[in-house]
Amino acid sequence: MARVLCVAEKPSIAKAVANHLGGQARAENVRGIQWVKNYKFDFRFQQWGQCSVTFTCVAGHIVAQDFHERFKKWHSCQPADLFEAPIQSSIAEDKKLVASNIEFQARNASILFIWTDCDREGEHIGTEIRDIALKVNPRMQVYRARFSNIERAHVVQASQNPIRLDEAQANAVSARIELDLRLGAAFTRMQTMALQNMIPTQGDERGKVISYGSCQFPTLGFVVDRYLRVRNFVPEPFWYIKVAHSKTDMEVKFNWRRGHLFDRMAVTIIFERCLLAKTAKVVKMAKKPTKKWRPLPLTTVELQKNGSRFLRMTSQEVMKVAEDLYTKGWISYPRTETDQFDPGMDLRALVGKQAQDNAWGAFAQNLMNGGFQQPRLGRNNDKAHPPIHPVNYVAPTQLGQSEKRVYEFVVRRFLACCSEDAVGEATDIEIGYGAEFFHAHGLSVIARNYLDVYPYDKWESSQQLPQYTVGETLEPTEANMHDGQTSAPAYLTEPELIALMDANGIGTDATMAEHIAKVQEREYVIARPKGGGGAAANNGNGGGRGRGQGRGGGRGGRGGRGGAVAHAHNGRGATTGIQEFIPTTLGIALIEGYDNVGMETSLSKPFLRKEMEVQMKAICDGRTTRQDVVQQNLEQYRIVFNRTAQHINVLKSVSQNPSRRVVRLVVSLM
DNA sequence: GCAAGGTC
Repeated sequence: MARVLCVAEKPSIAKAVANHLGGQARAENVRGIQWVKNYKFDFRFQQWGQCSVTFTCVAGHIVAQDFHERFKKWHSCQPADLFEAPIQSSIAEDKKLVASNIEFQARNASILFIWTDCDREGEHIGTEIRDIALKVNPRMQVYRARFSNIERAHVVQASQNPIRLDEAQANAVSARIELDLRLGAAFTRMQTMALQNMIPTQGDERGKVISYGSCQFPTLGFVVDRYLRVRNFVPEPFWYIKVAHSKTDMEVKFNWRRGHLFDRMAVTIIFERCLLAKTAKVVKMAKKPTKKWRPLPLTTVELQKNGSRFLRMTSQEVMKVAEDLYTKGWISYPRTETDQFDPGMDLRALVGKQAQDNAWGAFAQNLMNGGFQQPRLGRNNDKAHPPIHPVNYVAPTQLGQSEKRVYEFVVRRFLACCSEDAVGEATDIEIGYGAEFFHAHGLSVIARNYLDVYPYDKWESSQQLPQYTVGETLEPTEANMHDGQTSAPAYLTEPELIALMDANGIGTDATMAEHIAKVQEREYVIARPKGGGGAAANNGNGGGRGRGQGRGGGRGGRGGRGGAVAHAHNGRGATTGIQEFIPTTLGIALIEGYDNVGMETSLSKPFLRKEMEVQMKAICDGRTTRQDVVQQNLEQYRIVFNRTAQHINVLKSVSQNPSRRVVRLVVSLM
């Protein structure tokens, strides 16, 4: 009987697939690692006949890349040498036992069947597993499974149709790994060594690392960009006309179709013409059914954005909690880009499990009694994981404070997905007054439907509007000219930052929160409760503070969330709530510095990361090779590197005004 | 003392 060794990317997949294929597979412990089990069972594969199977797993990447020993120490070489210093692979320090488990199992098996996620990183992890296995058993045949979820039928189908590892995808990842390592290390050492002795430190602490990374820099760039737009904002005055009319004890406020104009004289003239007309005429009176769509199935990015918005947690905290809930078996895998449920999934069964809850149980029961709707299909499918959804019921009282909020959100979102859109009736009235048009809009909510279980969406009936008929003439009870001025944008909030990163391909669903935390740890950015004035960004290094900082308190009342200041605290005492990000002097200096290097694509801009994404796709499609991409990028970055390094040396001698030293130094001459 | 990506 042939022996088959199956290896998944993570414990949950190994467990699920092993149980589908092997019934209740026997789980053997692995010495030293609690979370890895070797599942043993017999299984009949179409292609290999009856086999004895061992199903185990890794936990993400197991091989780490680093520079050769001689280049590891910061002062062992010039930072520029890292562009071509030899790189060596080794088993990551914390994965030694995982690797030796695979080696041990591989010795006795003739077939290696890889079950890593079907995405690029999964393909690379597959090659890592293969290399380890072949080293101890070179005669093994290597296959991989193609699967996109862990439903039984799908998994069985995948087990009977093994394919080969896709070297091109693995090579694309390998290019990314090499570039991120070389560029990250080279720029980080160069920047740090050139700049850190200019930044005052407290006591005898060693200066902080001033890191560069292909994700952290664009992340910082977004924060700085918004900050500069706030700082450079100049309000512009505008004028507009408001009209009101009372009918049957209801006052209707009409808004000008033109919104507002920036020319006072023009508005005055237009307004006078309206007054001359004396009466207005109803030109449109329409009532039509309208809907508010239920939300799409939940992705990681959506979870993080909503976490900041409604759960008063940072994206990092949300992810941490979601992972705990996943490990405990309450929710599905929390890292997914998929916003469509596989049609084969038994969603009703999952809804049914929620019927016992005190708060949303009745709603779930209602869905079971006929209200159930198949969720909308979003446009994304990572072919590896379903949308985030509850897999089991747990009473909220069994959970910690944060866990409770995240679980509740996941459940309510899921139930909302499975129910009906909210239904309402919209009323639109338009009047002609002089040569101008004014309109009023009303909404009356007829059936709340999903809104009953999803309080995070707001959709309220507006004030009742009276009945008009087209052609009816009326005399406005009020017609006035008003003025106002444009207001500055607000500083970037976390949900906005996540949305920007997502749209520009900066980081992945699993890492975006880390990048946001990283730029704060590096003291490039500080976070503070939105709307809270006072605490201006301090660069934490004793340097000066940027102009225009600390004016956040003056702009209250904008948008609907102005009052959402932090009020909750988590267990560790950190303030939570909607936060806004402000760059420190150092953060601004770095971005402006690189913007001034004069390259068409600054390191701070997201285009480079996007470009790398495009090139990785090209490797996957066979249009280019790993070598070409790496070489071409290194050449391109080397130019930026040399230029930056030269200018940093020049500017060391130009320090003048100590209070604004850091900014001047980096900005003016880089 | 460096990166970003997986995952525990």
